[in-house]
Amino acid sequence: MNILIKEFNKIKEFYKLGKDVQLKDALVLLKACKSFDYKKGELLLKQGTKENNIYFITKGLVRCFNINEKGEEVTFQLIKEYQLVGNIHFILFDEPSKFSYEAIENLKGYSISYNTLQKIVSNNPKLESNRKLFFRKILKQAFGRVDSFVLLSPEERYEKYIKDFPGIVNRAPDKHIANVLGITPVSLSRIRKRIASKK
Amino acid sequence: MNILIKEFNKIKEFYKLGKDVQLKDALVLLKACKSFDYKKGELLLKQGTKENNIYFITKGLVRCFNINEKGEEVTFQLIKEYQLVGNIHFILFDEPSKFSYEAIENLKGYSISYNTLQKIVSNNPKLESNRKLFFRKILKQAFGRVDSFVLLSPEERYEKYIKDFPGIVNRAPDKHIANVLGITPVSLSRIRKRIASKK
DNA sequence: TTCATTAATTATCTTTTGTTAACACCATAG
DNA sequence: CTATGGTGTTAACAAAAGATAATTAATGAA
Repeated sequence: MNILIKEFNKIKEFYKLGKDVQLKDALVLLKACKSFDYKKGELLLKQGTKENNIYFITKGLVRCFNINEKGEEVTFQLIKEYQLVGNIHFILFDEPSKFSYEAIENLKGYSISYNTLQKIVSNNPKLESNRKLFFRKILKQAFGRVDSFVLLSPEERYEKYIKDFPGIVNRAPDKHIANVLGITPVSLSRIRKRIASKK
Repeated sequence: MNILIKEFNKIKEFYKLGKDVQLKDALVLLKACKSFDYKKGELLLKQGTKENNIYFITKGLVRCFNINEKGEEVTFQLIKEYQLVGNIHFILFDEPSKFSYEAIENLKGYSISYNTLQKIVSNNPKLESNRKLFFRKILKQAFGRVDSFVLLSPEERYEKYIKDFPGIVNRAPDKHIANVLGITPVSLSRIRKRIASKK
């Protein structure tokens, strides 16, 4: 129980939830979740499926990647603690997932099916009214990323990334980081060198 | 009135609104709007402000751009008929706008203040429940764009753009298109030439 | 129509990136 | 301990992109 309160406060902070969302509202939700454990290397969601589990990560790192026509894996995003993993293409657009989600560290967290989540949230006005805060968070991230592609060079984009997501760079292989930034691993290595030589 | 019905059907189609949204619901909203007219070159919203008008474009083209520290204008997006122009940074994130919005063709459409919109929508369950469809549309576009930066080369990105937004390329100056694609106008010109020589 | 502006293309040169491959480093299994 | 596979760095070359400037094309105002 104490653990749940701790998690709840972090969630509230991360998603900037309104003050009117109380622990008791959140508990309804948390009680419907089951805790999960994934080992490094395991898949949470698979590209092409319409799975609808939502995973809330409390420990570990998840890699979201796409396998393209050439069979190459391209990492789209890295997801860390207190963020949600969900089949966004299915949930939002009713399409099969464009991505697979893989644990690249041992994972802990809570999961719930989207259907159950839906029911609980729509029966609880306070949760319902805070639903949009989650959407905002996702939208803001997506906008910020487009921004960084349009307005910044790869080098600036890398520097913004390590600022916006401190620590991630040390937890994930460079080839994944490179994908996220839209460049090759070799290029990332050179950018690193260039930045280092400037200081 | 006939015009309103026509507009309504296009909106419904564009945003994939549910069948349960009837004209009478939409009319409540449309009646609260006033029609507007902007001449080419005029600004709808200005960077740095917290203006909260929403503009629904029925004719014309809008350029969304950022003025960076060097004083350069960088076009972020081009917005055409049946799309909304709004101060997304203010409305979603309560921040001053990062962008200005300029008519690059003579414009026609309907506008409403976000506050009024809010009131009407939250008093009408059918409108309320369709609000998320608008968000989905925006989210889908943002995701698709990040996709195209991570997964595609500039050349492929250009080809995707002319496929996803047919006609726009012929209505906006190349320098704006280039910005949207995250490349320079010179580079766009070369990409064009390269593509042409392949056929 | 003409003139003045603005935009698009082309050319040149520099910088950066992509590609491929070699090499070094590290972890881990045997 | 060595062997193996995966990962990061470096090198060498080709391809593409950025920057700048000159030329050509298009646009709009007088």
